Amino acid sequence: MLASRLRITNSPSTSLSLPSPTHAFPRLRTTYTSNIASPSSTPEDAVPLALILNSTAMSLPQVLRDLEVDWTQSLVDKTLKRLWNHAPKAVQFFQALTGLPHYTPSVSSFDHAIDLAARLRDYKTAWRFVAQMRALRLGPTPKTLAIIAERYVSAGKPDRAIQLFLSMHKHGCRQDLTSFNTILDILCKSGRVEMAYNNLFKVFKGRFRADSVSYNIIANGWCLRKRTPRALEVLKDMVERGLTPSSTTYNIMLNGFFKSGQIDEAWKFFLQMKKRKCVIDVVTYTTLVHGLGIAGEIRRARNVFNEMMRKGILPSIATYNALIQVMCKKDSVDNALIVFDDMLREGYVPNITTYNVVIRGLCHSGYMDKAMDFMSRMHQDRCKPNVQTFNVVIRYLCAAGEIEKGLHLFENMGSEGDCFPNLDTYNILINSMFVRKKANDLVVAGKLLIEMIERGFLPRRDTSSSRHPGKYLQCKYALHYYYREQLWKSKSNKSSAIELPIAGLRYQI
DNA sequence: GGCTATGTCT
Repeated sequence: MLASRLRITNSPSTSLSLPSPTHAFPRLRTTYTSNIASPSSTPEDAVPLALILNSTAMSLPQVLRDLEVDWTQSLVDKTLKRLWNHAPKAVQFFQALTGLPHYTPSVSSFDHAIDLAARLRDYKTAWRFVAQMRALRLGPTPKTLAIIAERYVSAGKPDRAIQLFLSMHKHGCRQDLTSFNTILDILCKSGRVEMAYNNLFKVFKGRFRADSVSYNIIANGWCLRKRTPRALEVLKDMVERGLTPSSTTYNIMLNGFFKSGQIDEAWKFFLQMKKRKCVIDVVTYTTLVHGLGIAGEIRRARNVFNEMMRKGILPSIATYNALIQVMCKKDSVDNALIVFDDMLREGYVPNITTYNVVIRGLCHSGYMDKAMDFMSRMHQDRCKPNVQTFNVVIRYLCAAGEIEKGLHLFENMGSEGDCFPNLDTYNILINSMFVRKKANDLVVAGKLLIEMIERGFLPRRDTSSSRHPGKYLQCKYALHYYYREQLWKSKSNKSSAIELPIAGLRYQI
């Protein structure tokens, strides 16, 4: 009884009716539902989620008032996290929640809500939350502002992020070395190391007393852009200023050489590290195993792994994951599975990354059934398939022409109520429908597109069209087919224009 | 999903 109450439809608002292959692949169905549907989350967490998803912006405040739920900080945070790929709904939920008479959000809930709104590029709402926070004297904290800055940067507005940093004091936050390092890191991680270096680091390194962390951030920024000579210059500069490079610094350089394809330099650098008695830690070894393996040097990667064991440095899960991944990519999935079993024998518990790597390897070798087995096996290790897991399997199913199986998995993603498709998922499915173009495929693509947009995944027009020239046109076609079908279905309805259920868009037929 | 730096996944 509970189970049926908890069942959440994939699309409450658009009533998506995808082809439902109920009897086409019983195997898939049993593996999937029997094992994955055992909820590890408590019913108390799941009930509100279903009600939230099925309510409208109008009805939500009343729904929340009627619910006799103690909205603790952790429950609110958890709910917002689970609605991560349902961002408009999550923001609606938080807004309705703040309207409840006896509820005061916590700092972390505000941060989550601000992150969600900013991710939707709804900066007005994000800043309104900040104002509420301030009125309650809860913030904004430096972390809150870092969240907004990061969203500005990923939306292509790094200047606004820098402005935000420079005007932190206006929001009641003090600028210090930590916030300086944070903004540098945000810019570097988005690939804007030039900006971080020229506009901030060079100008303010004296004022904030840049430390070895600041230098490491910039060096890593150059490494991410495959500019290892620049990274080395930063190291030189660092030493000249009397700062000692740490093992982190060396690990950053080592990884930079591998990322830039400079395998020989990486190896020489590692030998230098040994010669100069630098600390060689588990991160160093993991970097080597991964870097050598990706370069196709599987034997050397294994040797390094063995050397690590000999020296008494215990591999971490990340080390095993790196080895398993490179075995999958450059050796064989069967050998990767041997490593997986070794790992279990040593008493390690695989994490979600381990499973995603193994499942990807199995899919890549065409062992789809075995991949499904691993997907259900995850529960033994208190892991649940996440959106990445689903995306990998759906991608390979679609590539193999098994689009119905892909759609079936897609429909079942939310069966536990907390794994929702993201932009990648929709792109995979919509693209494969456009490749196949079977009757009805474009209609389904159109429905998916609308659902995608309603869930807050709106690729920016300029980025999507410049990177994939056909993309925008494709979207228009998909919508066209969808609405043509709608029109045909409702012939009695004489209107020739249909309002799209998306703010600000109107589609004429 | 976290928040000041490095390794595994997307």
